[in-house]
Amino acid sequence: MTDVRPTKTSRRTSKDKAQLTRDNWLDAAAGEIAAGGFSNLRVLTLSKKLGVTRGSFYWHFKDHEDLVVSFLNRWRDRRIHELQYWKPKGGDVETELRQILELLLTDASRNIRRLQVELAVRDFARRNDYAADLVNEVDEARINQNCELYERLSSDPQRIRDLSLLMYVATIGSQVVLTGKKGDAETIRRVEDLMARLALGQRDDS
Amino acid sequence: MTDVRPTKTSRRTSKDKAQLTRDNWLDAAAGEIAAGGFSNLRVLTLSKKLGVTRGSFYWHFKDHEDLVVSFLNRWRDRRIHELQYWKPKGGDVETELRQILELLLTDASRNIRRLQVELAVRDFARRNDYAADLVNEVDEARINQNCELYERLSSDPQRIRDLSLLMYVATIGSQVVLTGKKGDAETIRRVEDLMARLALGQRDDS
DNA sequence: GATCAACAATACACCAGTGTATGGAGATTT
DNA sequence: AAATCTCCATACACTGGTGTATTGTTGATC
Repeated sequence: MTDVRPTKTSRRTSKDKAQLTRDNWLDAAAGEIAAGGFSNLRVLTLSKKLGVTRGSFYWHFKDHEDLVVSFLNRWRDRRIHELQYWKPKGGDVETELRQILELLLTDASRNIRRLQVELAVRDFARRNDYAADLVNEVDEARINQNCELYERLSSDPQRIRDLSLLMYVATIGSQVVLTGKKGDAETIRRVEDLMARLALGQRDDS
Repeated sequence: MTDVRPTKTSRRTSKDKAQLTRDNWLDAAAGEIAAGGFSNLRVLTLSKKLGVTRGSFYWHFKDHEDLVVSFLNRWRDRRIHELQYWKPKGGDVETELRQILELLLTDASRNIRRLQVELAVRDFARRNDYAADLVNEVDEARINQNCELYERLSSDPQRIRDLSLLMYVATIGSQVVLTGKKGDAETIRRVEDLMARLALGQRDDS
């Protein structure tokens, strides 16, 4: 499961005929996964897109599974790492809530490739235990992170956690259902607003 | 896209050596799709599981695509049809709301295979236009259906639709995130309760 | 400048899957 | 009972994919 090969910085030849690194392969893999899921991740097609033969791949990776596991590990690490940017900058509860929801919904829907990858990983996790563990890990970290915010909306620990969980699954559901549809941007904004209102307990003032 | 072949009732030979029907193949396909998604739907493995050779398959279906399209059509028809059972039986708003949420969350999480298929279809829809159209159709129908209920919680048509949409994406998100995890049953129940409270505008009374 | 290590090409064996053409057995019809 | 229809088996050609073994090629290093 761990990377055994030495991770030297990428070496480049004279005429900028780039030598591929492990990360280059993983980046290309992300494209394939975003486009067609993990079942679309082929060593052959990946090599073609990178303009090399499979000989290169099997130098960088032991086999197909090694590629998959390495990709999943990198994905997990990045998702955990980026959580530090989720910390609200301060302000009243409503501002912070709207900030975090904007991050989870509007911003996420703009980064289509990232979102496609996440949904692909989530789908793959339904039939791969290792992926399922990583997804759980990421979900847990995100939900815990947001609990900090919802502590200001309730005093019951259970209620805080449930609220954070509900908000989280609602954002995931929005991404699954709405992304890629016509008029999704405006719709997502309205859903985002409604979520904030309901969480804050604001009544229908229409 | 439409079924051209005659749909006779399944004929059985003397020794109960069952002759397969188109629906038998589609049922088996559902198993494969639930287990591994549409990319796991192979004519060969399907034939083996049914105890026949591929000769049978290619009599019932034109090709692999015919199987996929037929499956998707049947799925759509069934999802649209079952909507008639979503109509609440009457009662006050809270009762009806909790009934529909129980149907969408608790009941759905019990029917694992059905849920796996739905998630697989949804995933497949991200890279198949025809599937995407059907999923949209089903989503729209479900959301519209529930609008009847949320009309009793608001007078603004836009707000009604947004509320129905939000509740829907929250249930889908719950299914995506929670299904198959340990302790999911109790968690789903709590999320269900919280959703109802927020929709009804009940404050945190803990 | 010879050697070595990093990276890639080539060639091979192998397997799983699709689709098609044709044959065949059992039931059904005439 | 002969012809026909329905359903399945068999055999074939073909494609695309994996993994391995071997050989080149190019920079870096001594």
